Amino acid sequence: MPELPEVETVTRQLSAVIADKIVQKVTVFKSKSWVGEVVKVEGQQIKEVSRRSKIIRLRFADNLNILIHLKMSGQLIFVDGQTRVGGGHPTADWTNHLPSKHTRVMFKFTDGTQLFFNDQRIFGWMKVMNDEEVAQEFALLAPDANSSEITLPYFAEKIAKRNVPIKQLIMDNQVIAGVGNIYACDALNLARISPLRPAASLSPVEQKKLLESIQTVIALGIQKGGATVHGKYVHVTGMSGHYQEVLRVYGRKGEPCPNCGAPIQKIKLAGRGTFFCPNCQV
DNA sequence: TTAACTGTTGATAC
DNA sequence: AGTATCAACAGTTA
Repeated sequence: MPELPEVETVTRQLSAVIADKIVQKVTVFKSKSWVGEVVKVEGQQIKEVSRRSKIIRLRFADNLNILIHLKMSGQLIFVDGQTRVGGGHPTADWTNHLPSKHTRVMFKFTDGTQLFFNDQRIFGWMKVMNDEEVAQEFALLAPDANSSEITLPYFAEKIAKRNVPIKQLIMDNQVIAGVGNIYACDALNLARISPLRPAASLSPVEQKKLLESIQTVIALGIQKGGATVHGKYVHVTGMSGHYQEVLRVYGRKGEPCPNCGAPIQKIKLAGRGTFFCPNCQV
């Protein structure tokens, strides 16, 4: 999916265009993509759009919310017929032909604007929840990677006694929330730490360097509007992000390491494609 | 053609 | 508990 920076970008853009709008009609094309009763949200006004980890929250009045997880291939595309967010025009023609065959849920607002939830792989979801259910869902998560709650003592304690490879741990939402495969690979390269290292083997200096590196790449990802890698993740306008232009190692097998110039290697770790520099990431 | 790959994360089994 | 594997799905790439 979209990892924290991508979801943060979508959340900010969405907030700018759909806050205060009133849902007129929700059309569910794929029942698996929607959990809850459509009638609960029809006629309701969106009060706030926010994000926790990789989950987007649409908050309505009266104890009503929709949580959205984009998983691997979800997109939220806002269309108002003429102008689009940021005044830009979507690069892809498909934004002019919505709903598409990948549109799973469609919102129509009372002012005639529309929001499309497209999700090729159908892993993503939208769930209608009350405030308590939202709180329960969020309580399962560690603090967000870009939150001040992730302190060095917290991080060090979380990874101290674990034998799993460090990359696996920094992608664990119960350890630090929002870091996925792309930013995990890049953070480890920036910290010059091998993804294979058992978490407990990191020295205090390495723990500090890794946490700072995670915070750095996540912040850069947000600043760049997220990474559009295989045309999957896009902004609510259909436009691409820019982090893919500054990727350190992710997807760059054979290319020179930004630290030392040695060729980047790709391995499989815990079932996930993992890019790193075997020369300087030790 | 077939197999393996893909940005997530849950359920399951040891 | 901590860890490893697989499944959910559809499409692309080797």
